[in-house]
Amino acid sequence: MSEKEKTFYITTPIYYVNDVPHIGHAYTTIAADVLTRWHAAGGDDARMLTGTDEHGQKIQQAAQARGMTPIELCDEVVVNFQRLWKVLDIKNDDFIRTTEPRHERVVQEIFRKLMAQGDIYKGEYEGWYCVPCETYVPEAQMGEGNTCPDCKRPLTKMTEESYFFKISRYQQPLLDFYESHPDAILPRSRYNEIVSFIKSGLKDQSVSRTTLSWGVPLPGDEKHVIYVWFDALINYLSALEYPQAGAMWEHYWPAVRHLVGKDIIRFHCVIWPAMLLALGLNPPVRVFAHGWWTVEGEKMSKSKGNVVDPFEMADLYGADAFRYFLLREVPFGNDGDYSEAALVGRINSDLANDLGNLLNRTLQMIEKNLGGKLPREGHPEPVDTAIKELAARTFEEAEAAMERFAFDEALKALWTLIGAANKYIDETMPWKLAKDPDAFLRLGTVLRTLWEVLRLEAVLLAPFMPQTARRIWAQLGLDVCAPEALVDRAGWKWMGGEVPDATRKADVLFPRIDLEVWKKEKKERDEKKMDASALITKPDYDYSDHEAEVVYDDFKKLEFRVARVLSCEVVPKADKLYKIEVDLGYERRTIVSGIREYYTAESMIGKKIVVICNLAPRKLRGIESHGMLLAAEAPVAEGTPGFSLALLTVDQDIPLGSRIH
RNA sequence: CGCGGGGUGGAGCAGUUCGGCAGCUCGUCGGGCUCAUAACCCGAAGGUCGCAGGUUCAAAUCCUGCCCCCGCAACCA
Repeated sequence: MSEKEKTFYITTPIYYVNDVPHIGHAYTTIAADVLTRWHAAGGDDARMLTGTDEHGQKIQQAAQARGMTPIELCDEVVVNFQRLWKVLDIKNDDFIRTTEPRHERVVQEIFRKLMAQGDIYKGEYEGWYCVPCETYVPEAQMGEGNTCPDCKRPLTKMTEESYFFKISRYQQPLLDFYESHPDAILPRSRYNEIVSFIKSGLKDQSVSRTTLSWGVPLPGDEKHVIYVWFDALINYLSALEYPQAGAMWEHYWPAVRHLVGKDIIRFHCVIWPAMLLALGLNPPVRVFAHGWWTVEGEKMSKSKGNVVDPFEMADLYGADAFRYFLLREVPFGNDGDYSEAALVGRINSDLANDLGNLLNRTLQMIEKNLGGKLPREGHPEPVDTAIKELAARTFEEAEAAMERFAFDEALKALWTLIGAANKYIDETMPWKLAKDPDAFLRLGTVLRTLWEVLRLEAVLLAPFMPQTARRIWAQLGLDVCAPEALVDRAGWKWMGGEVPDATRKADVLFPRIDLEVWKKEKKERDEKKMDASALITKPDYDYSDHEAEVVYDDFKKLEFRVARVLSCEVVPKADKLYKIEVDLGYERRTIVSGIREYYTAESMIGKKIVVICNLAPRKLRGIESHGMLLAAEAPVAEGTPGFSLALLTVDQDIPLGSRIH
């Protein structure tokens, strides 16, 4: 192995600072932590970085809404992440915030360099702009008739001065790189996805904005700020003090392992490597894209109210159990489903029954039969040799699995050994040996063998479950030994190293969770959450979306009238649309409306409703909609699907076409 | 023909890159053991691997067509 291969710079993405930390953040970060601890314990040079992304329009707006400066808001919310990493036992070596001077400085330096060498040029950005939202909308996201997907208002085509990154120049170099480094992107399917994306052609990317101010100022042109993705990706280098001579980056680059969610691989596998090539640096040796979690079979979303709170999980079940579950349940790279019931199942069967009970029964036998004194190994019999060999294989298998980021397989290997040890007890029957005075030496051998297995388990488990490993260690009596023995996997030997005189008192590692009790408590928790979310204003619903004051003359321009629904039919190839014929008394109209999830077609027919009839016609899914129905919309209280909707009607019989003032 | 993920014993999943006896966990049933957290160990039942066709000595795996589910996108004047 070369020097470089023993060096690991392991990163998570920097998280958007205003997000509430959820299971996805926890997942990536736990994986990075385990990987880092694993390599560090194996004697490798491993460094872990995480942090927060703090620039951009949303922060600016959120801060404004709360009457704060953006940095005040960032300072307040960044703590949510920092606290979580503490709770989850994350041992990151650094935590970078994109608002720190050490980062902003590097962003500007890189920008200047790329500008000087012609990789960034000044050009014209032409795009569709939503003035109220102050944002450009990519054509792919535009609504029908060039409208804003958020506020539905018409977009204006705008041209503004912008700086561009000449990524087109790196199309071929990127393809060459990936051809010669097929392991640079894992899993394989993501590699294929990226390669075919690059082959389809890369367009130069705009890297500056003039429409917002909360960002890194563009050097030499203060009207602009550097666009967030350019800013954000650079954190991986700025945290290594790039480009200072003799700084960490020279050592750790490109020995980097970027762990990312599958949604952001294009940034990490196309734009970022291109930027690095432009800087004369090698692309990352590996980007691993992991999958996403659903929750109880459903997509996680705020409006469903099913967002898993990692703080709560760690509090209820312990950080170690949570860490174990996330990495054991699903192969890294696949999508998975999170359910508390599955977590409890893992705790009971894997942690309590298999591991905890093995430790417990072993220690109690050592204590009862040998007074806690740790015996020496006697003449090994075939059963002993077999488990010793399995232990050696477990070590190798776990190592190989971790090399491939296959956390689940590494853990499976550890549990195979645990199962074998439980079986070994059954086969050797130490409780019988204990009754036979002639078998005293044999008993010692058996118990010592078990003790060794547990010691190995603690060593290999430590990166995954640091607290648990330490507790096992203490019970085995090893806490009296040199502290480095706790983590030094490199120096681990069967029957080797420092050995304590005696074990400690056996203590239950993971108490079994009584399912009946658990179900009851879970139900109570859920009910409490529902109550809370019913009381508190729904987080998704913005009651502050007040419009500017208008004069009566403006209001007068809108023509509302009473109409009757004559017919209502489903618009093909659309999920939400109805094609509705209405009778206004003086004429008939076709209106297309997105209310299918709230009203059945039959229930619509005959309804007396309110229509704006002088709204400019618009085509929706090819059908001309001539007007709009009025309806009230609000979030559903119970946390089940997003919104509820109610059509406006008139409360007395009144002729069709009556004007509404 | 918008993009992507998926359909494998009762449940949840691995295996598909590179074809070679269909595997794991939980659950069920039967047995063993009594050191241990009613835990542990052994055995059994249970699968046309979504459907149809093709290639092959051999297909869950490769090819073609189709069906269904889930995200995203689109759509909500």
